Amino acid sequence: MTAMARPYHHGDLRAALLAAALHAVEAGGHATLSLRELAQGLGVSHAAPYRHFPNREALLAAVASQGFAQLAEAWLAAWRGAGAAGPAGRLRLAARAYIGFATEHAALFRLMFQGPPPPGAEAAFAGMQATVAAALPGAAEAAVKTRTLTMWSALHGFAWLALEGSIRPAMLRPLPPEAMLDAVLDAALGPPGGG
Amino acid sequence: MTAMARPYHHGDLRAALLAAALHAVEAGGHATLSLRELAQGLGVSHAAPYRHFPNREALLAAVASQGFAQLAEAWLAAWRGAGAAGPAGRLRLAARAYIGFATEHAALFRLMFQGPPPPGAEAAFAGMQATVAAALPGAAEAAVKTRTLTMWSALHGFAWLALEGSIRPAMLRPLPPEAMLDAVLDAALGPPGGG
DNA sequence: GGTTGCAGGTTGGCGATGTCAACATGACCG
DNA sequence: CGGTCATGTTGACATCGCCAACCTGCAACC
Repeated sequence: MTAMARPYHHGDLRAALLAAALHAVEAGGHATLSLRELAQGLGVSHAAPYRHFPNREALLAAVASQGFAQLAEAWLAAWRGAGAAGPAGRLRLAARAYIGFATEHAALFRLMFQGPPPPGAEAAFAGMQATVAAALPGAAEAAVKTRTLTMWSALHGFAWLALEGSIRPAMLRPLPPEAMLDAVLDAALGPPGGG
Repeated sequence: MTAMARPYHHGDLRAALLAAALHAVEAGGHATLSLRELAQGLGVSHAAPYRHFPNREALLAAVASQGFAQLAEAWLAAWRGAGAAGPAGRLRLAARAYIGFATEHAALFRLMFQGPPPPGAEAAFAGMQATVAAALPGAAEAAVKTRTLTMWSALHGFAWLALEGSIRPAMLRPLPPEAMLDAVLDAALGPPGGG
């Protein structure tokens, strides 16, 4: 046999399921994801997924967890890559990355913030908090925490509302669409010059 | 007959379905709502709901629409009832009402902001915008709109994150839990003294 | 090296669900 | 009084999540 036709054991079904689930979520949203369809797509029986995830919800939680890792990475990457922009500018670029992630991975983002936060969510918050701390040198930890909270709330609210269409550029007419994002960033981070 | 045992026609099945669906959502979340169960609870056959709603999604959208009406009413009622608090104070109380609605009707709130905004969502935004305008006398309409947008984003983001547990008071320790809400209100509306 | 244990597959089936097609009923209107 | 049509009903289909019972083959052990 040049390539094993169909080995009884898949090899790494768990990882394959996760990847396929992530793909399915990004393609069609988590609501339409079907375990049976997933299994069939991987050439495996309809009950095989239950050997790796206790139920559908657990698989989705694992996908969401992956999403939080990606989101944290996007945030930190933008922040790290913007070292020359100054403390406030770096945060601003990271914030743009947050909104960018939400719009580019809308379905995944929706899944992530639905239901109890999966493992990884708290770490993402901690990562954001670290970058906020860098922008507020000498600030008390309490101040950093509340600042992170208010920033995250503003960014997340805007991302979510824009994602679902609750906020549309048309509602802000005659302002240009980009004005929405700028206004939110100003409000979330303080105006470009401020701290 | 003192009371018709089971008339062939229900009378107002549409309204009954809506009320029952609202109740079911508030009780168990929209994910577990079943049309068949709903129908059975109303003493009607399992396909009867399809005479009034094309599908499950449409029924949920109608429930969400009702929710937006309630939310707008809660906002406006708080604002109206706080006439003596001054422009900024009124907005602050309305904002508290928004958060209050979100936490008291968590499941309904989740449904409302999931999927495309149902009819009524835009009217709710317009209502909020009117109250913001009253707090910014003489401001250009564009300024009012962006202010409403940033305020809503901050409030909504906090409400959602708190609702789902992404933000927990423990994460802000050692700050007291109420500090979270106050900080968000300050950020969303400007500090208590400001405009 | 044969045996055996167990993770990781399979088959089959149950109960429930959303949705549709075909039919029944009865209120209202001419 | 007869017909029409909105509104309910019955029955069925495909699909789904999940479970129980069984099978396979790698690996570890005497």
